[in-house]
Amino acid sequence: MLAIQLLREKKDWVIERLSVKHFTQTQLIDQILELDEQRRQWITEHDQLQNQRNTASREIGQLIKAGKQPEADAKKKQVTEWNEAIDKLKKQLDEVEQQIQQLLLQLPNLPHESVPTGHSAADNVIIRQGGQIPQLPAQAKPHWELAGQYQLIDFEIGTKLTGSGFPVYKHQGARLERALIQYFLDYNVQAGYVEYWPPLLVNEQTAFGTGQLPDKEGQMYAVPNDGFYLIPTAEVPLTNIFRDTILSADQLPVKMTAYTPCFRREAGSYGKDVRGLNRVHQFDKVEIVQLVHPDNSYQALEEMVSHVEGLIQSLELPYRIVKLCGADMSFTSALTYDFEVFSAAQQRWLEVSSVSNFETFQTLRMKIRFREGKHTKLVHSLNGSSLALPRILAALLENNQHPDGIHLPKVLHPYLGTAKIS
RNA sequence: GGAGGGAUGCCAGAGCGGUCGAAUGGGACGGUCUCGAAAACCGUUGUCUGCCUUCCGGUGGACCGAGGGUUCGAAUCCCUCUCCCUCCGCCA
Repeated sequence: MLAIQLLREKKDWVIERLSVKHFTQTQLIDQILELDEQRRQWITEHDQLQNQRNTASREIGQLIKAGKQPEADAKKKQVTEWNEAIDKLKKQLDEVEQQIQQLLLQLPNLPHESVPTGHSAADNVIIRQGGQIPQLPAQAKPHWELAGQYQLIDFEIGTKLTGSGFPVYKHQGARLERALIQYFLDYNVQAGYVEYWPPLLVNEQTAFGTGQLPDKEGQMYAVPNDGFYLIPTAEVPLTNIFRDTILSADQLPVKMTAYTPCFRREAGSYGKDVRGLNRVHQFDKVEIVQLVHPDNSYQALEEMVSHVEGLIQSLELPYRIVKLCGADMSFTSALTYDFEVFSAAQQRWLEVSSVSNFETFQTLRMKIRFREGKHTKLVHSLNGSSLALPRILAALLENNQHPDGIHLPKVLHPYLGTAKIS
């Protein structure tokens, strides 16, 4: 959510920034400012009446003590009249505040100055590329075939148990999944992230805090009986840990990591996008989240990018880092880098991580602040995947297939107790 | 699931319906003292928000788990909800 103060003070600049995200409903801003004007006027009137009432009530107490009942009764009558006006103003205020809030929620986060406008994902900027794309023989198999051949994943049983997009990992497949989780977490903890294991169900307020609600309910699985949502990413519970918190400056940066399953409805997806592990409804992911001083957030973003890059490099996968253009960025992000690995049998790049700076867009909603001198300020929130497992697994299987089995990257050997799957 | 008890500031813990944003203690911070430190003493110690002000600040309003109600006036009385604790039952 954008701060209304920003709209008041830098309206033109805000509109210019929003245009990078192709957001053109700038009349919303005028509406907000108009309502805000009205709101502040009502607050002034309301508070003044309340001041009068507080004073009069005190005097009534004095009068009664002094035995001047008639005077007290007269004043009571007066206050009762004020009360009616106060109630009316309060109702109007509540309404206008709700309207403002509802409109504010429709404004996306402002993109960073460096974000190119672009028109589609094709205009994203490749920052750099690394690793070696393997030359596979013509008969190379996509990961879903390899998963079947080595009995690593059973997609059909998952469909039977739940529905499509809920793969069942087994044998070396289940072990590899566990090994990757363990390795990713160890890697993050070593870099100073504090490990968490949060709830997988969250309440409405938590889903609101990180921006899943309103509007994106359709992407989450819901448990309506209890008012809960299954988390689409560990970002949701992790960031909300500090909701309604004022941190001291020396607590920053807060660095958190967690493994969780992630649940996404992915309504509207189809075709080769959803084949095998390319897009599933339940998947495993290790996430990193940082809460930082606003002056340091872009430095933190770069640090997170190289952190994730190091992880992918250690897996010996060909990758590229992409800076998203305004047209492809999420509603909540100010700057996002996507990581893609090359899946050699499918011959396509798969997104395995998305690292973003949200600046104060989330923390304003969550009221995550820190103390600076006499004042409190909002911290900046950032997060990234390190990493999403299914596509990593897909690329590992496809890129490392050999006649004698799947050769695993060295870093995983100790976690699996073997160098290859056969 | 059943029966009780509770929710107050960074923490602990008071609070007859009328200057209570809130006693007291602890902690933290600043100062005095000291070569320095401890102790002692003094002081400071919330958030949100309207208006005024260039800043410092000034001046109103709101907030004692959340939401309603009673009243001229609610931290204090009533109702609903949420959460926590104790006991019983059930249970991975």
